[in-house]
Amino acid sequence: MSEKITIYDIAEKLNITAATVSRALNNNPKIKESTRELVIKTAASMNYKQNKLALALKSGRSNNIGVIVPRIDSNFFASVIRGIEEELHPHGYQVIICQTHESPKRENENLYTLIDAQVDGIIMSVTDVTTENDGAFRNVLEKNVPLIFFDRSKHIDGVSSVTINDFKGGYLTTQHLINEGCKSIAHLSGDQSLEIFKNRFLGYKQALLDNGLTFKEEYVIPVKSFVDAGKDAVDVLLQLQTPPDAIFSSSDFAALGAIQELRARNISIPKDFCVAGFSNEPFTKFMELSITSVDQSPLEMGKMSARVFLEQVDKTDTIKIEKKVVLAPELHIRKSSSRSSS
Amino acid sequence: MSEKITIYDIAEKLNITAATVSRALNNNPKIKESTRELVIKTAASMNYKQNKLALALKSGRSNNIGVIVPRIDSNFFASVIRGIEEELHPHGYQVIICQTHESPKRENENLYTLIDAQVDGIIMSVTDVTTENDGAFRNVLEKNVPLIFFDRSKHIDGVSSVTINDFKGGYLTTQHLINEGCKSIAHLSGDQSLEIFKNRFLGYKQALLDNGLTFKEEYVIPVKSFVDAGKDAVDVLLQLQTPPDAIFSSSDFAALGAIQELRARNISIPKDFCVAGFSNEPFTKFMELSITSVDQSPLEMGKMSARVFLEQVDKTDTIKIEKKVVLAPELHIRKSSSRSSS
DNA sequence: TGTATAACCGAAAACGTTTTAATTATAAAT
DNA sequence: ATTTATAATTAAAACGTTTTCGGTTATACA
Repeated sequence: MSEKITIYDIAEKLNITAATVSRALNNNPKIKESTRELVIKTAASMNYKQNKLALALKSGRSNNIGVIVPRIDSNFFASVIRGIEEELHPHGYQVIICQTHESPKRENENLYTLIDAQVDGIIMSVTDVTTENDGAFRNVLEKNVPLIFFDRSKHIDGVSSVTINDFKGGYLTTQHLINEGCKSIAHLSGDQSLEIFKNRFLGYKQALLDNGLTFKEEYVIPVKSFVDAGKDAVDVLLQLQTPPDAIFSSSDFAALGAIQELRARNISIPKDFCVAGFSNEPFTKFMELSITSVDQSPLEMGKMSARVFLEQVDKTDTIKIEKKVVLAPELHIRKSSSRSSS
Repeated sequence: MSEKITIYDIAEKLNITAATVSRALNNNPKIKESTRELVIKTAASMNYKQNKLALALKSGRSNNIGVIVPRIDSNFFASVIRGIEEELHPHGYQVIICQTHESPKRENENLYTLIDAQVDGIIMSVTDVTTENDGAFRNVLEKNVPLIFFDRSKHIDGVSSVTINDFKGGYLTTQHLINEGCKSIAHLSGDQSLEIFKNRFLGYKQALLDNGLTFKEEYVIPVKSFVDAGKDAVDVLLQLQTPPDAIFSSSDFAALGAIQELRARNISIPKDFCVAGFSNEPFTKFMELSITSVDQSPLEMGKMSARVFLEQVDKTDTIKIEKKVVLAPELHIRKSSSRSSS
């Protein structure tokens, strides 16, 4: 249909050379003002559009940035991606998304694929830190492509990260539960090989100790981030000789499951049992019995990650600046743990 | 750091020409088996990676596909995108995401930007059908880039779409409310210039008529998809001479707001008032008073859109095949409208 | 008038592929 | 031994830019 028109076409029309056209369009100062205007005008009249692929090949920059997340259909990750997109869009970057589904193999693949596609940077939340897939990461660093971790990070020299203070999140929540009068607080923990879960746990533990409460290993239940996992955890906890009177869950979904199971057993919340979650998923505030949770400000996290990327992308220095941004967690106290107001 | 190595490097090493290398790597049958193996082996040993940008320039195909949505941080859109990504990933496509934030201007921009970036196709949910931005769409069609609408569609010749049967969704839900004994059913409607909302409304209306109930204009309240909009709507409805005894909302969020407002007024749900929503947002099934809602199978919708794209992308015919896929809505009956079980 | 300098523009290479057309090597047929 | 057919490879163009390096032309200065 509409023929592709190139700088050669417009050069031919004006009896000048393509180089001049290119320079004129790029505001190169070595071009006479009159010809620049002429070029720009006829370019517009011919409906010229720069071929981004040619530019990409020539410059080696694709103007794409890759984002790798476990999955996109979670409110947290979707919000982070939204933040990234909104921050980068004005700078002309397009966002390419990849999912790992928590599979290290997929994570590896995605890393290689993105490098192959010559993205200008990669922003990601790590799926797994235990398996040895350093090859893929080393490949990224060797290619000098800026790499930024968000939320789930990994210790690699020269790699920046944007996270929240999970320790503080765990500490604040536990302290809050203690303030509400809870004496024996259990913890539903995600995979502690991931730092975020490790730190939430450590914050929880420290708050207990700082308040003179004893830490019990049996109160820490490993869970996946599913509703049913929360139910099962309650089942286990209530069979202990001294069952707890509160739960701090590192997952909102598990917290929800715990609440459902507690109510099924006619245990009154928050009167006899308090529950708090983590992530501030939308449903936590929609429930009739709204759920206390820690907000991770995902939108801000995305924007911040994007900003860190922008800082690094044009640094010609081979010296890598390693920037660690730590956002403050925000505890949203709701009915599931508010004894004072109920 | 690691030098970029090209097919010229490996050609030089083997004393052959780059063309042969290219053909060998692409399994061109005109290459002797022995040399092909040799080329592949040394390519691997030299850690050769094909330059995708060069390939893109040469072939005119970027292997990227653009997805335009109002926003990404909604469960529905995120799930659709997940479906698209999962279906297209095995075919080597990368997914580029753009948001419009319901702004026709942004929608236009995104369309032009994606075409500029020479994506191989565009899958989108239309933001606005009233404003005249046909230029951007015409531009897409002229460039012969496959365009697929999902959910929110627009009538353009030669453009395929994947939607659900919104009429049926509205009809089923309304019929269900009638079956539960509701006599006067109100409807919270989204912007009816969008077909999805128009059709949900028409399904609602038809179900009323088919059951001998009178349709009242005053029972139809326009709402945005926010919780507060649902509250306001209830406020209006209860001030009517004959208030309704049920609500079919085209938005789960508005349905939630309605429920909150009804309970605040001590109206018992579902005994005295039934409520049903649309979209099957995750929170609808998490609530203690779970909310009846229509599932749009977003994952399937995304996968289907991707499949339609794949069908079209390699058609060399200039004849456009216009494919209209209509998925079946699935009514999830829950507590907010189940009198039988409560 | 001659020279130096700056301003402006052109020629051609470069980015790394694929592909058309031409050429050589090999085998088969006469 | 010579032609013919075919298989395998090469040479070069093409995709659409940007950019290095020169080359004019004009201007300024002596």
